[in-house]
Amino acid sequence: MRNVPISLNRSYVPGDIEPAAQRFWEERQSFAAREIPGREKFYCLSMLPYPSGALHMGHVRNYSIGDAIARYQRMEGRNVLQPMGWDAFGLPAENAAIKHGVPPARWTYANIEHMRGQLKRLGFGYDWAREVTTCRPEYYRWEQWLFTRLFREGLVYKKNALVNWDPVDRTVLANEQVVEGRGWRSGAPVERREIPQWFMRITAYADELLAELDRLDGWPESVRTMQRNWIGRSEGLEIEFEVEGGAAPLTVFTTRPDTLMGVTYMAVAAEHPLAVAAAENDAQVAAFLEECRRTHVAEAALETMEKRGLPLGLAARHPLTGEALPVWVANFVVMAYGSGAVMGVPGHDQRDWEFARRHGLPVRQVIEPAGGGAVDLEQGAAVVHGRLVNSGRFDGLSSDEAFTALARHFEATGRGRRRVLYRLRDWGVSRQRYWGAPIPIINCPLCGAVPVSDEDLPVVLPDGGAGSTLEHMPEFVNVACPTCGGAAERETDTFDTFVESSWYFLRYCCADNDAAMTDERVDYWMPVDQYVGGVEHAILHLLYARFYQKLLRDHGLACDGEPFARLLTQGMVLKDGAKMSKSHGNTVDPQALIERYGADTVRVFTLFASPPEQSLEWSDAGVEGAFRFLKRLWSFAHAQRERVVMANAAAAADEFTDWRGLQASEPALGSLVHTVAGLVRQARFDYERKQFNTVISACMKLLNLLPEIAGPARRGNGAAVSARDRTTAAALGVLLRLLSPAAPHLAHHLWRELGYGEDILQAAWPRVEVDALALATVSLVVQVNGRLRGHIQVAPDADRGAIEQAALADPNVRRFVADRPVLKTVVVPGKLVNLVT
RNA sequence: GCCGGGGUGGCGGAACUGGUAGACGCGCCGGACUCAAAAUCCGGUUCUGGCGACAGAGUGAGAGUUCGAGUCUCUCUCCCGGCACCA
Repeated sequence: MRNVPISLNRSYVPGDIEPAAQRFWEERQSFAAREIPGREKFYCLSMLPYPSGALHMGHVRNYSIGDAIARYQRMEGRNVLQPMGWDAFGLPAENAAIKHGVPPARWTYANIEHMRGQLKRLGFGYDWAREVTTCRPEYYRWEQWLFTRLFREGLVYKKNALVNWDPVDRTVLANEQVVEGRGWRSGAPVERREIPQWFMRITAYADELLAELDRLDGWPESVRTMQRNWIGRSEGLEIEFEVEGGAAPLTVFTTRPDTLMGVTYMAVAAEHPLAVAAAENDAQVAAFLEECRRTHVAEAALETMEKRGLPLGLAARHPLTGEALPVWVANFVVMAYGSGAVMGVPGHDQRDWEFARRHGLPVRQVIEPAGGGAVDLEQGAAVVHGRLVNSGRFDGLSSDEAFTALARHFEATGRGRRRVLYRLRDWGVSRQRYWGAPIPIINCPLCGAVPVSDEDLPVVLPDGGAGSTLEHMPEFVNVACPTCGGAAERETDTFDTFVESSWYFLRYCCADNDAAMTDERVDYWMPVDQYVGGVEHAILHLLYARFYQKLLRDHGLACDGEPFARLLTQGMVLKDGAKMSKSHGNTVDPQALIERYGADTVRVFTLFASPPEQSLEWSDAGVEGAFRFLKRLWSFAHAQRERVVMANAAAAADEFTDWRGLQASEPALGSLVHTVAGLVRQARFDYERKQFNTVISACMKLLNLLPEIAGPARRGNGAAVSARDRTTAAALGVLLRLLSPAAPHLAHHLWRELGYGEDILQAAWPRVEVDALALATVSLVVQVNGRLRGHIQVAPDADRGAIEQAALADPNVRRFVADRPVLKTVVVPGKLVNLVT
């Protein structure tokens, strides 16, 4: 039964018991998940790591949380799937290749080997048979396959686009990868370049992605808000303004058509055709456009960028009054949003107001606040909804009424229409990098872009060394066109790595299927019941993954609905107040900790130090504390080993038995069991709400209680198993189970050694007998006028009068009541009584 | 500026639907064991007063609702995170 002989007072050596427990799980395939129809499933997913070389504490925290949830759910009887994989494409592999002269593939696979070993050493219960490695052709072939379908459907397209160019990483970045005007990895100021790019039409799903956020009540509000803001839906009107001199009408989008009568100028972006045309005859304008192009990125992040601009010498006609409005080019107008032109309403838009003041344009009030009240347009714009004034026939309408009236007016005249605009842009997925999944397109001079046919998939990434680029591999590039057979060239861009991580959770359900992207097993496992990962993915990854779920659904490859039912975003790991990172030089190596204290201690500490969503302040002393706790449990278990083994042999004593008898014969022990029952309840409640710090706390309290339950050492080997022996065994059995999701190795070892059973993984969550919560007497707090003045013991069913009498019998209570009459008595059953005088 | 979250001992953090504020751990103080130290064990530890039972104050600030507020309402303040010329 045991691999290692155990002496009674052997000390706690995690380095012995942890690998033994891991071998046990591996031999039994304890975490292999099977689809069992009819049985309630639980899909517990942690964000897959990038194989950077070694685990860091952030990984350890993430996966300790995930594993605690998975193991708890298993105890609750659910059929648990907890997989793991590798987000294996990406820039660092190429950088490492250049730095160390190792091919990206070899570097990546070596890292995976090492990190997989680390995960196993931490004892996480993953189904390794489902492991997914995104840089393998077996994996990325399916995203290539899907891409060719999306291409035919028009859901992906290529266009010349101004892109964010990272001059250090020499690649295009998605908007999401630009942080404050700098590349998210390199930190270099981003430049703008025009390059042909592949895009995925995520905007086609914008409405659905937005609407479903409202129903994602298992997600943190903050993440939902971030996604809402990112999608940025605006309802408004598109209105055409005639331009004098025969140019095409100037179209603007506004969410405030009710302020239309307050328009005093028009403004267009520097890239707008009107501005570009004007620049041809106006050197000053040309210089301004050039300046905008140069400064756009560098200064965009500046909080107080001046509202600058120049008149273009053009006039637009107000669509209602025919008034001539000067057209300006302005640096605050963004070409990429709406039509790149805005109507200037300085009376009711702060930005327009600043521009108007600077350039001496008129400011006009056309809205008055609903409740009346003065408006001082000298101080700034009145950004309010209210009632229209100075607006001719619209005077007196509310802002909402005016919106509707103007929408009807323009729709009738054909000079405008209702429109919904999104901040969200289509997703640029092209990357000019070697270490990524090739985009499965062949560019033919005659046929244009042609998708690679199914039988030629996958387009395998050719072997490459340091500094490889696909462009410079003729054997990869030169290919016959699938349509005409003529000479053609492969696309040499690779996918953004966010493409791989957008559907890996579906692939885990059916990782062994080499005939299809997914199969019916996704219907069994999806959606993910609990997703755990860093909040830094609140927008990027989590939005793309939701998008992919819908894409796959529309191809019959996934079920309807959201991919992640519940989301837990774990907080950062800090040390000395700063995020633990290489750049701060404040990292703690998990490997060293595991070697010194064992996996259980590291796991218990990370769960105990703070609630999962909050940041975790690293503390070496705290780790020591966790280790001490496990050592104390170890030595208690061994001190009591003999009687516990006997009790367990006599009866399956993993539950409290004969509770009523115990309460009658040994009331003190009965009361302790009552406390244990309370801790079980608390721990369950806290596991459910994922507050693991208090779960660990409950386990510590239980351990502190155990010596009292066990009482003095058992005497005489021949003595029969006593009620106290049974109770000790039961209480320890409860503790082992409560703790097992956090410290699975120690729990596993003691469970077997003390004769509870073969495998604690088969044990169910401890049941709390309702009876065990009933006590002979209950303790009540006595307050006088809401202030604590004493404690009383009463029968659980004592009535108001008896309670009041008992309260007044307390000398301290009487002292504060003095001779005043009790006007009111508030009784909270089982808790307190408050005497109001 | 807008949106989201938060402010509780020396520290990390508890307090489930309003009901004993500070659980549990760390640290610190005292004691036991030891020639001594480490480890371990026992006791104490919000502040103020008191030998003590106990009393007073106390959850960022101020008001309010309530028999009773860390928890609910309003005003303010500070911190963290996200977004930001988005029309």
